[in-house]
Amino acid sequence: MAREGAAVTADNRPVPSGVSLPVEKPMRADARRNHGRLIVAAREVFIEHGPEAPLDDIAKRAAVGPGTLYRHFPTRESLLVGVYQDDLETLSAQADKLAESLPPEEALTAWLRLQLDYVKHRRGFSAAVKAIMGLEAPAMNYCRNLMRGSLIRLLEPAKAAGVIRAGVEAPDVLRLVHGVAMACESAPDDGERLLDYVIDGLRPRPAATD
Amino acid sequence: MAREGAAVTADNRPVPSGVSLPVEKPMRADARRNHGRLIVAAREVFIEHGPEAPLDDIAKRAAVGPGTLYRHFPTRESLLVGVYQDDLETLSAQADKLAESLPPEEALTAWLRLQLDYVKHRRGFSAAVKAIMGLEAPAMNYCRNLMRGSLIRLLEPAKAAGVIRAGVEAPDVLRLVHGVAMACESAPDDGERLLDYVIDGLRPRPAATD
DNA sequence: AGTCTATACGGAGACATTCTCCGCTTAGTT
DNA sequence: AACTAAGCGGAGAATGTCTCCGTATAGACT
Repeated sequence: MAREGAAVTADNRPVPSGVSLPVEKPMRADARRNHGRLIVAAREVFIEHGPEAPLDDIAKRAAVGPGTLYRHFPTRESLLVGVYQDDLETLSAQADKLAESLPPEEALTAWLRLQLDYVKHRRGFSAAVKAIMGLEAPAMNYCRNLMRGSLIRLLEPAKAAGVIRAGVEAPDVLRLVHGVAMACESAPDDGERLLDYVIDGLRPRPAATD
Repeated sequence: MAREGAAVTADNRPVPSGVSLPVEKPMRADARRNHGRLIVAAREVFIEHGPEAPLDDIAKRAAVGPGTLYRHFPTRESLLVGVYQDDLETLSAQADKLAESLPPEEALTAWLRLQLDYVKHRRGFSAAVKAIMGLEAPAMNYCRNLMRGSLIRLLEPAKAAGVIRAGVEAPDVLRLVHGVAMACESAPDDGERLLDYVIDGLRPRPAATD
């Protein structure tokens, strides 16, 4: 679960830094507890039974009534995004750790590989989230910004070290990696090789071996 | 719709060349007609209302009863794959035309762009198909082989012309392109640029301008 | 053409899932 | 301790999925 932060939305989610939402009342303790439980339960059920799993099962696993589930997450989509968002906060935190502990190229590639892994272990989940995108726009924007921030902190050193060429933008890299990850869900072993192709395409000039 | 071929399966689909299935009885004329109608109707409905659209609506649009729909396509997945397969047959035919009418590099990139377009105009559809993959394995294998064959006919000349480096395998290229396409569904304008990055990663050695 | 039979059709209805509504409970405040 | 706004839960309506089986017809055979 996400840590308790200073600025949070009504859903008790950290507000993307730099964005100031009108401050809403904090949730009641039981509501916040249930919100957390639902995210946890939903993640488990989605991983076990895919993103189509019956929502009532999730309510049961979280030990709340269906009404409560639908109050917190009015649609299946919002629940998927809720889980996704929570996951990305973890992934983002890992980026910062890698940036501190590894040299630029290794840190970058390691993080991109983490994302491959993430998608791989949640078959169909990322595809489902991707298919939403349009709806749930604000939450997805938050996710994008989060990932973008993390990647930039890895990408800048990599550029400085001559691993990645200068013009490359973070959102493009994210999309490339997510694309590879989704395309390789069903052939996980090939992911690394494809990722190498992609990284090759982002290197400055000479580079690469055949 | 797919053309009428010599070797067909019970579903009236061309058998992948080189693969010999036990020849099954041909379908009755009305059954074949309904099969075709269902594919057409399903494509329209899926494009209009997404891959979650009610199946009964599709039956209605095809002017058949729900029973008939479920006889031809026992699950939503099988219907999605049916449409997908039919689409890919078109896409595959286009590859051959491009190979004849354009120089290697242009033919290859043009076809890859066609795929970008295909995915873009069917939001969520490709993601849904991808999420299936595991189930519906035989049909998906047919699709893979079809696309693989088409791409090889474009890739070999491109390799010979020094556009693509030697070790690159067709399935990898397909996955990369599908990945990019899915990742860019919601940002179609960026697709071309990302595709260029990917192609850059597949070029021989010196190449590319910054 | 007429007859026969395997194949396919269609839709009523059983079943499953989604989602809402509203009376009851409780956290947090005074 | 009492009050009130926020939140809970589950019954049940609405929607969608999928099956079963009586009816219709394509195609074969005469």
